[in-house]
Amino acid sequence: MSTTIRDIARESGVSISTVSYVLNGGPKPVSAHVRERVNAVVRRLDYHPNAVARGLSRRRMDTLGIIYTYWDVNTTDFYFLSVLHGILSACTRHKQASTLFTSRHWNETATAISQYSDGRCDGIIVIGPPDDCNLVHQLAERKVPTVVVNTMLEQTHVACVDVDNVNAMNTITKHVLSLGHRKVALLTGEPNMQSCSLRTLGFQAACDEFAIPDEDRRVIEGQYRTDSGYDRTMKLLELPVEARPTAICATNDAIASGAIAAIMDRGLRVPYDISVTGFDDVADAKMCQVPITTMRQPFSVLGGEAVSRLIHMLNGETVVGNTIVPAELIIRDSTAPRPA
Amino acid sequence: MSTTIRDIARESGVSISTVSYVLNGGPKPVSAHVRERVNAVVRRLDYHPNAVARGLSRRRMDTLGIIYTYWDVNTTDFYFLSVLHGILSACTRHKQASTLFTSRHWNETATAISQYSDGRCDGIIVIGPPDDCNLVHQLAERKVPTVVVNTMLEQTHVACVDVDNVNAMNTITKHVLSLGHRKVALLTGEPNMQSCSLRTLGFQAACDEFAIPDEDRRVIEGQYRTDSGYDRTMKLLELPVEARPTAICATNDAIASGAIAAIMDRGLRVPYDISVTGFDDVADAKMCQVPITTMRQPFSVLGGEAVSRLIHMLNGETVVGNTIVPAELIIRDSTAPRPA
DNA sequence: CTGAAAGCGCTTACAG
DNA sequence: CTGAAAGCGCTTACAG
Repeated sequence: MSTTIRDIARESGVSISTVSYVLNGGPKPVSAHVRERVNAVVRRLDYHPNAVARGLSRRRMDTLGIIYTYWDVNTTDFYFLSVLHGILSACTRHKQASTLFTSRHWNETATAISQYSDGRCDGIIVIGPPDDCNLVHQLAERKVPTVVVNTMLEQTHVACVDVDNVNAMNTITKHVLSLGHRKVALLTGEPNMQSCSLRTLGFQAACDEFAIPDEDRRVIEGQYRTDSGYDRTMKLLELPVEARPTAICATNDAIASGAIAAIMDRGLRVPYDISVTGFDDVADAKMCQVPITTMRQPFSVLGGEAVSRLIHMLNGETVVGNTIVPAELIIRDSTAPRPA
Repeated sequence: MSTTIRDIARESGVSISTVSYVLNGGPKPVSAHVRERVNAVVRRLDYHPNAVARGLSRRRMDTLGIIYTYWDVNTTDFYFLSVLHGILSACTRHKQASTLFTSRHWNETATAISQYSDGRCDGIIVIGPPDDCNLVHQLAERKVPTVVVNTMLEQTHVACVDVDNVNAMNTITKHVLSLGHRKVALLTGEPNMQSCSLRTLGFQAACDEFAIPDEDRRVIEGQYRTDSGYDRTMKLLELPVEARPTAICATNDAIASGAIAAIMDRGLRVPYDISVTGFDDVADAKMCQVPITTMRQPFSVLGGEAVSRLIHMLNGETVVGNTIVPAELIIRDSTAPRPA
C-alpha cells in the first residue's frame, strides 16, 4: 500500500541496500551520482521510512517512555507539568520521540509494567515515584534502562536526577530566620515522598543552626496541595497569638498559596503579619495574590539531565551515580522581617 | 538477549506458531493441555512479546499520536490539558498507547509531519489547530487517519469533534442579557481560531434576539490569555460610566479571570458592578477570586469521542461527518442582575 | 562503490 | 489441533 524501500530501489535501479545507505548516510559510501538519483525518486514518491521496521531491525526506536501518575486537571501539580515540559524539550533536542504512560495511582503502574518494556521505548523516565512504590525496582529487575526524577535511589542500573532538596530547604529556611523570625512552621507534602523527608531535614538543620527550640518549630505533615496548605494554616491561626508562628515555610508553592489565602481570609497580612515561603517556583508562585518567595527548580536542567543520562545508558556507557542540581532562592513579596 | 517467542517454543516443545496462538488466543485453537504448558514456560521465563515486531507484522501498533503545540508552563492553557487528559483516559479504556508530539508553534508541525506517519502511530488526533494551519490538510493528503478536536473542518477522511460553540456562547450571552444587562462586551481569543469566530457568532445572535444596538455590544479581539483579558478590561473601564458595559463575556476562563482581576483592581466589584462570564470551565473558573459563571465543556466526552472515532477509522469503518457535543451552563458568582 | 542474503521478533494464511 | 514457511520493511555484516 504505502511505498517502501523496495519501491525506491526498483524505481531507481539499485538494490535496497544502496537505498538504505543513502537514506542513512552509511554505513557504506555511495557515489554522488547514485545518491542523487535515489534521492530524486524518494522525493518523487514522497517516501518515508517505516520507523517500526527500522526499529525492529536496529533494536532501537529512538523513543523514551515517561511514566507519571495521572493528573486530575483540577489538582494538577505544576511540578509534574514543569518537569514533563523540561523532558519533552530535551527529547526534541536529542531527536527522541516520547511516549507518555499515565496511570491514576502508582499502584497501577506495576501492572502496566509489560507496556514499559515491550520494545516500544528504549528506556524509561519515571517522574516522582513515592517511597513505597517498587516500580523502579521492577524496572531494574527487568533491566529496563531507567532514570528517575524527583527521588534519589540507590538502585543499580538506575540513574537519578533531582534538585538538592536538603540544601535548598535549608537555604530558604535560613532566609526566613535571618529576617528575625523565631517561631516557624513547616507545612510538608505527603510523607511518603522523598522530597518531603529531605526538605524536612533541611528545615530542621537551619533551625538547629539558629538554635530554635523544638516547641517553636512545628512540622505539620499534609499533602502537596493548596487546600491542604489552607486547612493546616487555618488550624495554626487558632493558636494563641504568642505561640503562633510568624513565618510559615511550605514544601511547595501550592501549599504556600493555600497558606497565604488562609492568612488573608483571617484578616491578616502577608508578609507584614506572617511570612510565607514556597518551593518549586511554578506558575502558582507568581499568580498568587502575594508573589511568593520560593526556591526555583531548574526544570529544563532537570529534564535535560534526565534525557541525556538515559541516552548515555542506552549507548552502553556505564554512567553511575546520581545527578544533583542546585535550586535558586527567589525572593519575592511573601517574606519580610518579623513584625515588631 | 531478551527472551523471544522462539525461546518459549523451544522450551515448551512446540512451534512458534502455536506459541503465538496461545498468546493471542487465536486465530487457531490450541488444546488446553498445550496451552497450559506454554503459559507455564511464559511465566517461568518472564516472557513479554515485543510490541515492535508485533506491530510490524500486524501493521498496527495500537498507538495513537496526539499533536498539539508546546505549552510554556507559564501560559498553560488548561483547555489543552483538559482535552489531553480526556484523550489519554479514553486511550487507556481502548487499550491504546499514546505518543505526544509537541511543537512550539503550529508552523513547526508541518516540518515534523513525517514523524506523524512513520508507522509508529496508527492514527493522529490534532488538538486545536488554527484556521491558517494546513497540517490537517497535509495529513489527509498522506491518508493518515486523523481526528481533529476543537475545530470543525470539511476535509474528507478527517473526522472532527467539538463542542457546539455557537449555541454555547449564545446560551451564556442570553443568560447575561436575561439578567437585564443592556451594554455588553465580548472579549475574544485569537481570531484565527475557529472557536473565536463561532463564539462571536453566538454572542451576536443573542444580542440580536435581545435587540441590543450595535454600539452597546463591543467585540474586542485579543488572546485566550489572562493578561490579555486584564489589559482589555482595563481599557474598557476607561470608558465614561454611561457607556461602559455592565457585563463582560469572555471566550474562555483565562480571559474572564483577567477581566475580574482588572475590575477588582479598579476598585469595582464582581458581580455587583460588572458581571463576567467565562467559557470552558477549567480550573481557572473555580480558583479565581470570584467563581466564574461559565460554559462547561465535557472534556471526557470530547476525548472519548475523538479516540473512538479514530479507532473506527482505523478499523476501516467509514464514519463520516463531524461530532458536535453540547456544553453546559454553569452559574456561579460572577454574574448578577444589572446594577440599578 | 554496489548487491545478495540473513536477520530483527512477531503473525497468519496455507497445508496437514 | 499443530507446524513449516512466507512476510511485515527495514539494517548491516559479508562478499565482490
